[in-house]
Amino acid sequence: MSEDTQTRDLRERKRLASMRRIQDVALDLFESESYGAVTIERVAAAAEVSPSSVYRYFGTKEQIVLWDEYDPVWIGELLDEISAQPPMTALRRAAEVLIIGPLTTDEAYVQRRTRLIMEEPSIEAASALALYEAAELIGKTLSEALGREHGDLEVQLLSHAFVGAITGAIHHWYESGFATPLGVLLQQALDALDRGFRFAE
Amino acid sequence: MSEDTQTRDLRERKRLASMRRIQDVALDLFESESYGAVTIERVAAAAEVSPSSVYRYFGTKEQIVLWDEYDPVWIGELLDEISAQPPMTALRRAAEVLIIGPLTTDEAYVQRRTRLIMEEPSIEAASALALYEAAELIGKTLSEALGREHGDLEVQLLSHAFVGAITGAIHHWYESGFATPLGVLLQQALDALDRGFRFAE
DNA sequence: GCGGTGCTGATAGTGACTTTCACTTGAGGG
DNA sequence: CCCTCAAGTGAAAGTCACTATCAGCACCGC
Repeated sequence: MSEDTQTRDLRERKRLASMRRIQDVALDLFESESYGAVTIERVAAAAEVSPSSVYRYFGTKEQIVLWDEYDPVWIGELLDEISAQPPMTALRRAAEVLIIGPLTTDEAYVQRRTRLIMEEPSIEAASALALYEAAELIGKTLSEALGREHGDLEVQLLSHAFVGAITGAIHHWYESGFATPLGVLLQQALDALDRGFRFAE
Repeated sequence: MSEDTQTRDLRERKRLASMRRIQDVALDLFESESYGAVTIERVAAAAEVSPSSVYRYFGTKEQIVLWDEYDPVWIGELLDEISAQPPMTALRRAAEVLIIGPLTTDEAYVQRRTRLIMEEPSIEAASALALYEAAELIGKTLSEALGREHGDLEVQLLSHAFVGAITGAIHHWYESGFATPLGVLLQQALDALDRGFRFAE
């Protein structure tokens, strides 16, 4: 039984290693040529696996770029924060999680992936859907924590604004050529969210 | 010259008629079987056009469902409102546009398209991207109207929250089985947006 | 009639993605 | 040491969205 676990862990490690290697060589190829010009077959060949394996691991071509080993981790932490605190406090704390979370891996690597996402509509679409679903998940967690009905409009609004804020910050980051530190931008975005948009008109 | 315009108008009408017919038969097929099970070729055959024409008109399979003849019209009106008024007033007025706008066509027809979008991930992804881009467009217009720098975070936040609010309302509408009138939901969503999210915690 | 102009449909690709199946690998039990 | 069972890998064939090209063809002004 403990051996069972070891086996599973071993397999898990090998799987992760393969996925990292595939993503690595894929990013190189996508950058040196272009996303559209590189076929899965060539990615597979370069990573020394079969095309079948690439599909088994990632499912779609876009996911090769979008996949992030640490996403489940920090999304989990974020949801924990949300269900444990009143919403605005939770969002403040979530700020901290979000500033640390997405950059656990090599920052330069995240930048390369971000650039590809922003420049390739099909990846951007997949990313937009993922973000939309993240907003829905946050909304669900939030309305449970607040004891509101599922899909409460105010909660929905807040969750989408929250995700919009993060998206905005990342977009900003990309357009500044990654000059402004992402942490600062996330901080600002969440400040604005916390403040609400009472515009001086 | 006036004949030129007439010719263009004639072609435009024929084009629109074809697009409507294709969308019509496509919705029928997608509903009676499923989106995935129906090929473009069969849609084309049912609409008595060539597959090439379907691609010329819609570009992608998802667009057959997403395309709305009146989208450009009410998006234009919305942007006009935004650039003409202070932001919060504009959003109030936009409410009116949005309540009338999306339902100029047959409401039942919009419901059918909405159901397909919600139930088919690939269409949902395309829709999410379109909404994201709409948010960016609104943000651009808004920051110009306010004389802020392009990509001002507060503005970005507001635009994404605005689109999130509308998305939330539509989502709500769908999940209520289209029981609650969309107008009421949009009203509520925009009220919440106008109020800002000062939660009673 | 005659020469455009712009739309249509037919044909022949390409490549993402799926399904199936035969093979390997590695652990555990006799 | 062999057998077996589990899970993963790769090879092969097929489907279908989507692209590019090109030959008609209608409709216009001349």
